Amino acid sequence: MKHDANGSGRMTISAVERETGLPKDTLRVWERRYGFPQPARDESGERLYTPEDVNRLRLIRRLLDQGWRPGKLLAASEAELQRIVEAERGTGVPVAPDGGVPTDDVLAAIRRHDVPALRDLFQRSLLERGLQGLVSGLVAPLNVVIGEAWIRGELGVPEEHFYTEQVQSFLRGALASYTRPATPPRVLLTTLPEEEHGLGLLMVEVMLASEGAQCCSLGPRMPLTDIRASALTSAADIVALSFSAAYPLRQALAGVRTLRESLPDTVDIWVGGAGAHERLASIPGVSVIGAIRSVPDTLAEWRAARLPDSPTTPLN
Amino acid sequence: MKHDANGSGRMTISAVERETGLPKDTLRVWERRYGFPQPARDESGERLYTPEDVNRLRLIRRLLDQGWRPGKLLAASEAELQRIVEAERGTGVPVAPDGGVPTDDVLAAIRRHDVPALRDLFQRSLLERGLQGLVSGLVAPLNVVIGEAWIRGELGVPEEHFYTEQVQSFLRGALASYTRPATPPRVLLTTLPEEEHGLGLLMVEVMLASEGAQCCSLGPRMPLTDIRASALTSAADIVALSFSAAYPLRQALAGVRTLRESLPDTVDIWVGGAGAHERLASIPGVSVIGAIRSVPDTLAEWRAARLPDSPTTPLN
DNA sequence: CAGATAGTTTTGTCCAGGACAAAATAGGGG
DNA sequence: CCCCTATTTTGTCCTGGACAAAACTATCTG
Repeated sequence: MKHDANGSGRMTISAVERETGLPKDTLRVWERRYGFPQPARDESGERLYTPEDVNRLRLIRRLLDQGWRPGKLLAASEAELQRIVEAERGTGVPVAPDGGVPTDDVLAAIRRHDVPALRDLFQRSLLERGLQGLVSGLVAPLNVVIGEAWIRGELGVPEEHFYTEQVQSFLRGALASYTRPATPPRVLLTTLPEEEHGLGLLMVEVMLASEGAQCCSLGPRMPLTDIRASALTSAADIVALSFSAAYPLRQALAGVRTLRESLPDTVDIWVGGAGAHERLASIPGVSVIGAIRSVPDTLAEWRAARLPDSPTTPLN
Repeated sequence: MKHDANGSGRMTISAVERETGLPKDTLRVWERRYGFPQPARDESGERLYTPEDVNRLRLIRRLLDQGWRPGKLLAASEAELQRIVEAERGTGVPVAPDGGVPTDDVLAAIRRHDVPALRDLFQRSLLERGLQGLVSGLVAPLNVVIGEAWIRGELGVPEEHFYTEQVQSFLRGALASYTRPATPPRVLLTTLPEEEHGLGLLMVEVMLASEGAQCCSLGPRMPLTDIRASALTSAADIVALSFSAAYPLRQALAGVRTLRESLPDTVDIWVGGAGAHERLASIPGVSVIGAIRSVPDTLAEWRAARLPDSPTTPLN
């Protein structure tokens, strides 16, 4: 029943679990096996982690998500960790800011928690490049840049959270002011039950809606049976799933296979996001979307194949 | 490293934790102390919970949030639990659907996972009653009705989730098509770090924006220091916090007090949601918003007190 | 040399059962 | 009736052992 950090900034194990996403059991077994982290103890023997411990754990957690092995990371010295961080730099899809709104301006606004400034920057990008340009030319690179800034410790968790909130709010708003022309295909968007991240989903929705597709987002964390039921009642042509890098490939494969089997062949499955591995494409009837920018092309292909009578929708 | 339900529908302890929100430690100690739940074991001695266990645990969890004590609930027989459920019915603020869009129609659409129908119903309510009417006359009662339907087992978790997603999407959209007149006060909206629920926040934002207030939502789960920093950089007049019924009063009091001390006296704090206990109002400079419908009045009072020169803004 | 297969190591999660502090309740004045 | 102090209830933490799933490595086969 103990809760947060006490006065001195030390944190209990459950606070660390909440902050880092690493289960208590894992934290304890790491301490036993690798000697890190090695928290102090309070009068009654309970672990007290320092903020530095937590920062390092967060970093380790993120590198873990990028495929590094725990043994390596937990045995690594501070210097070795830094070298690994350097090695990771620029690994994220290298989408250049290409002359539009500079990502640095956005970062600055995020650091100041400056909502109006942030919205202005989005608005500017929207006017200059259009909705699709905003998503693929600003939001997508920002996600990479912010992830990297975070790893270098230049941005905190609340800032990242704040950014996500603002983008989602802005995109949802833009989406709403779009009068939907209700053209095929009908697309159902969601994530599997253990995938929390909804931003990728929203980005895809924006790209599709801009092309006149009919989108239904169920939000994240949908059980397979519910995805199936929704796809049938809404007569969806495509089910689009999003996976973050942290999602285990094995589970993604299993989930998508099961879903594929439970849906009629007439329904396509599209998979996207950093965790959408190439191997998913080996399942028949499943397409992997490599980059957000390629969504319109993928859509055009679908239309060419399924709606051969009408001419291909021009890509603005 | 075991994950989900295996074929037979039995669930491991971590799956139950994810589904019910009850920590593993708690599940084990309940079993030891009260004899419920009493899961079967697999070959290697690991607990396997039945779907019935999980349903009951979910119910218990919700009754717990409403203030019942674990000892009572866990010792209760099935029949006794049902009696408690009956006693709870109608406890939620009794907001009548009062002739607008019937909540039953909405429930039906939710059961069918029918996105277009749901959006139509919202749209209808919006046209009939306006944005504020939609929020206080449809969404607020719906929250109560859906909670009760859930407790009676007439609605599943995915359906509830689905509903939340759709309302949020619709309200955000409506909000975006509102051209903001940028009138005082400036309001900062967020929740404390352990409060996940963002829907209440959005409802308040809609009510305020309709009255021309300038809103900045930081999204849920903001650390106190960040709330303070944001309030200062954005020169907020009011910080609005939302608490769900599950939030422990003690923690709410502590959090709000700390925040109160770290903010200048010129900044008001507003507290709302099912978990916003009357006692919070005893802190000077903190107002408790009892019902979502009273937001415009509270705002008018603020304006009358702080902007005495200009006449009171007419309510809708 | 790609790709399947079997063996090995790494790694996360589970268990038991004892301990204890925070929260809730009950009891007792003022 | 409200505030302060016992008592009970209740959630979380601890240790250290165990083990199965996942990841990696080596080997074999077409």
